[in-house]
Amino acid sequence: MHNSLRRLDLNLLVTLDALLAEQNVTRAARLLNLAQPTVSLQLGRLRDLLDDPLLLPGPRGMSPTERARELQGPLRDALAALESALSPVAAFEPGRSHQTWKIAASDYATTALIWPSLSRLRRLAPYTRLALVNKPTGDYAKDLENGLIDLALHTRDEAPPKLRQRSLIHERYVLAARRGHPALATKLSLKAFCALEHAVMSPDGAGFVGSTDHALAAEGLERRVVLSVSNFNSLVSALVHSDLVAVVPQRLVKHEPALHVQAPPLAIPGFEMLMLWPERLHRDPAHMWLRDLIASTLETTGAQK
DNA sequence: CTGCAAGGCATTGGGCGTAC
DNA sequence: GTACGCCCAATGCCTTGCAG
Repeated sequence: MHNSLRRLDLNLLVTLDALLAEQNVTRAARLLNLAQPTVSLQLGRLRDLLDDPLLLPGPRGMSPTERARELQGPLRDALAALESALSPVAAFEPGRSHQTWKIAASDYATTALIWPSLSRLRRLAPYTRLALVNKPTGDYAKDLENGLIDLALHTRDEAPPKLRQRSLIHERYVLAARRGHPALATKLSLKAFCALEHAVMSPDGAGFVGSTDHALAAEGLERRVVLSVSNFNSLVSALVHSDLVAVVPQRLVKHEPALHVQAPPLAIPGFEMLMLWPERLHRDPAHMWLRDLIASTLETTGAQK
């Protein structure tokens, strides 16, 4: 163990990181400002050291072995930790920072989790920028890892594992329709609820079944879903312009003056929203500041309610 | 299928700096 | 001075892609 550590040149790890990122010796060399043979030589020493071929020549450059794949995440985290440990910890100054943050969030998550903080963000950190991305590639863990996004907002269900997380809110469902909708003036029976024309949001755009339908099915009931849209903003817009109704997350419609909202006539399980971020940003002062801003805003507005 | 060009990795041999 | 390690340019060799 000590022997292998003494033989371990930390520079080799930087090379390995670049090799795994590029999967190409020549490009890794360019990245490292070294000549290709140098990196080839270093790869040889890494292979010797780790007793694994690491990268195998294949179609389209080199493909990493299983061992190399396992190494990639921990290695990147370790190097990021070293880098932040060695660089002077510049305290984050929101008033001066020109930071750009990239957040992956659905339109619901944007409305429910980001808008509450937006004016505070603009006031406290006027030179920063915020990019809200709907779905970068679909693989949040990877996008966070390689810096395509800095933060992801996600339900707890099916949240990618191995990421840092913080719970933001517990959301419940409400029944929404346009203000003045004739059916919602009085308290609604379950039967009347099922008879209404419903709209749903289905991420892939083609589904007609949601949590409400599962809750109804448990009672042996069914409703009429006549419209399916692929994002929440379209759903809200559909409600405003028609007599359709929809069961939606409460925070989506809280500030929609054109909509009437009431409790649905049956219990529908809500959901929990998290924010997710990679290990490399866990101790980043700017990132910590943003996370606290978002979370604390939601806590205080939640408490007022 | 064959021949050719291009791309890419590994090896070689020499220059340079450092430690003893 | 010698040994050693690091790096580079040049070169060899293999694979892939493509035209005929």
